[in-house]
Amino acid sequence: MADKVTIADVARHAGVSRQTVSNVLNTPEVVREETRRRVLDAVDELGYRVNQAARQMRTGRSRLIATRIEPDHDGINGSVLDRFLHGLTEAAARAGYRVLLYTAEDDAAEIATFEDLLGAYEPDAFVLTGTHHGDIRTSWLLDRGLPVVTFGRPWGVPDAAPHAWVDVDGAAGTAAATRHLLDAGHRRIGFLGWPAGSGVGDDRREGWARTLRAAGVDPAGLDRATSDGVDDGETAARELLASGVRATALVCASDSLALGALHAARSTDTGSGGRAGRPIGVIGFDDTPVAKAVGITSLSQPLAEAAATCVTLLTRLLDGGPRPPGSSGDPHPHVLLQPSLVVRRST
Amino acid sequence: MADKVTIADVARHAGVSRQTVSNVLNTPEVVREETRRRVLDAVDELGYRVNQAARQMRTGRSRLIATRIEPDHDGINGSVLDRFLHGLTEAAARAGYRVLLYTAEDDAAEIATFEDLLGAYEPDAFVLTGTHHGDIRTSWLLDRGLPVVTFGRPWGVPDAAPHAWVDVDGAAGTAAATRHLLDAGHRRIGFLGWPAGSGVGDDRREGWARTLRAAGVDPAGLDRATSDGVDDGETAARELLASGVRATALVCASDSLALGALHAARSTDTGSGGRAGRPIGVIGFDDTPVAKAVGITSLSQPLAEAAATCVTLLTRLLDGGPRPPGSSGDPHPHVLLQPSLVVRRST
DNA sequence: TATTTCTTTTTGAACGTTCAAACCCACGGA
DNA sequence: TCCGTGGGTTTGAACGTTCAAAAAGAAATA
Repeated sequence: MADKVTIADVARHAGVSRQTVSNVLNTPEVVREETRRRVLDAVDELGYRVNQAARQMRTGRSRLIATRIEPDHDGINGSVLDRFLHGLTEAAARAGYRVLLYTAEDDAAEIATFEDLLGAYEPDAFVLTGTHHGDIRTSWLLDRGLPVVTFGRPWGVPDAAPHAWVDVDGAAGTAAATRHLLDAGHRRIGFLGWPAGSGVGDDRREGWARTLRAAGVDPAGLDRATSDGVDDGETAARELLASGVRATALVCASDSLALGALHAARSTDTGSGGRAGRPIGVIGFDDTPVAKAVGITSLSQPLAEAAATCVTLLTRLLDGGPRPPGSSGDPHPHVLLQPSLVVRRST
Repeated sequence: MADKVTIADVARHAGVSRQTVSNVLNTPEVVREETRRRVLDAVDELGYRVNQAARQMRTGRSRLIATRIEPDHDGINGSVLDRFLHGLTEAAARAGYRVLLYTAEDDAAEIATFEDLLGAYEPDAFVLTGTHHGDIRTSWLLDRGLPVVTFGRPWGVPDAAPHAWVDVDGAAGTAAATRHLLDAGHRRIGFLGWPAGSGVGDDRREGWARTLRAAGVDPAGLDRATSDGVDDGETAARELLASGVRATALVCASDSLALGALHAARSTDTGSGGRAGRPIGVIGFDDTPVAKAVGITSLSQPLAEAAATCVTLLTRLLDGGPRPPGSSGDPHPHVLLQPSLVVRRST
């Protein structure tokens, strides 16, 4: 409160100039050993801390990473991004950055927020989540030469990755889930997912279909698409189970759908359709608290690792100097992490 | 990217001085109508946005609110603070503030982070969550005259509230839960909570005990204390149900405990102890996605409203001018919100 | 007309930092 | 002795804003 120690105070205390103090802090190798120690002692003694605003004004770097916090729609899947956010905050802090939050209803509103933030707080970088086909947010940022890392692939973009990204291999996840069910003796394994067109959803469906085919099972007719939600999942699962394909297990694109599927499965198991002997296997995605509580086998995303990787890529971007808007050609790094299957009662 | 419009650009474009532009933005009433419009037009046309860093350097206000994001221990109760955080971000944005995140392992680490943040980013205010007895964080901030609002009462502080706070009336919540069970015909209603000493836990227990007494039931022996967690809850609930008190329903301090209680209740219902006819009623706290998924009746906290209220109190603090460290005497505002009971299958 | 008063606008300085360039000094070579 | 070199340090300026005070106009009063 009373203090507010500036670089000038430190300089005076150590008997050097402002700039020498600045050098000690930013480019220590340029300063003589003995001077450096003297300055560092003064820094400690006075409890000096660099003023970010002043530094930012001069350097243009804010050491702020902006990211969005979103409302969890059905409350089940929301926890995924919250855990990511926690990891991001920690990883950013380790790298000397802080996380600045914003909310936005849709892509257009988010871009408006970009403009706002860039004018006012000038975040050094953006971490975007929930990438999708035709995502206008990334291109908006990239056009302006702003550092971006997305948690989520650039879906639907032709060939080379246009920016740095981190993602979790959804197809590998559902493939592992399907294999797990095959190993348990299931053959007619269904898939409960979202309508085609969502990158994440298509990817997860693909992993299931591929694995089933490799096992000699034709996936045709074994999948259903619906919007995400417990009730939607239950309805779709019930319809699938009641159809002629006689599925004995379901791989789901989310824990919400899986919970719905489980409800449908229970009523089917004891009801008319299913063979009474064996319960219908259900596997979800995201390993949310709900899956854990209800005992649903699910795919766990390494969210802390994903967040840490985002920060690593970001610091690499930021240290590598700013890239002019048009200059593509340098390969944008990307990392694909593997989810892991957490086996519970539902399989 | 190319732009970076400054106040000088706007001034030139509108044919006035820097200061006039600044006045239009900050104290419009001091500027002549016609000039004001001219300046505002220039602002629009050039897409000017005030540079927060420069403003902060001059005024000392960052328009940043710092708050902590914490790891969700068992993943169930974590969602509560996440929803609060979302509300806080939205409310802050409406009031012209942004939320800056940090993490900290414990109170001491959090205070170290305060020092860090204050030196570097100079947040205008702090929103603290998870207040508890002997909370050193609030006093640290208050001693330095920093604006604080806590989401959570100042537990264990003698009389007048030493700072502004917002909280949800836990006792009223468990009282409502208990009444609900009494209305349904239960008499021997147990309580599953945390060890005495936690403000929140004691408060919730108190609401249950008070209501039970008012209905002429002695709560003695009907409650159990354990650490928060599904397994802990199950163990404690099983022990309580197996004891001589023959509880027919349980009010729980959290959804984690409630889930555990539900597991215990199910095995007891069909097992030896319970009367087979009627299932044991269970009520949780926080209305988490898990409670919804499993069908546990639970108490829902108005988190968005709590967050909005925090921001309201904060802006009042910040506009009311800075308070010198020692100056108590002005009443610190506080708001106690009511939770609402969401009735589900478990009762 | 000169003086005062009030409203509106402008000017200079300052916030705390870092960049760029200048400076100082010891040293080695001509 | 003089000059060049280079490591180490200092000086002046600048980032974009707002505060405080000065200045300029306009209106009212003497």
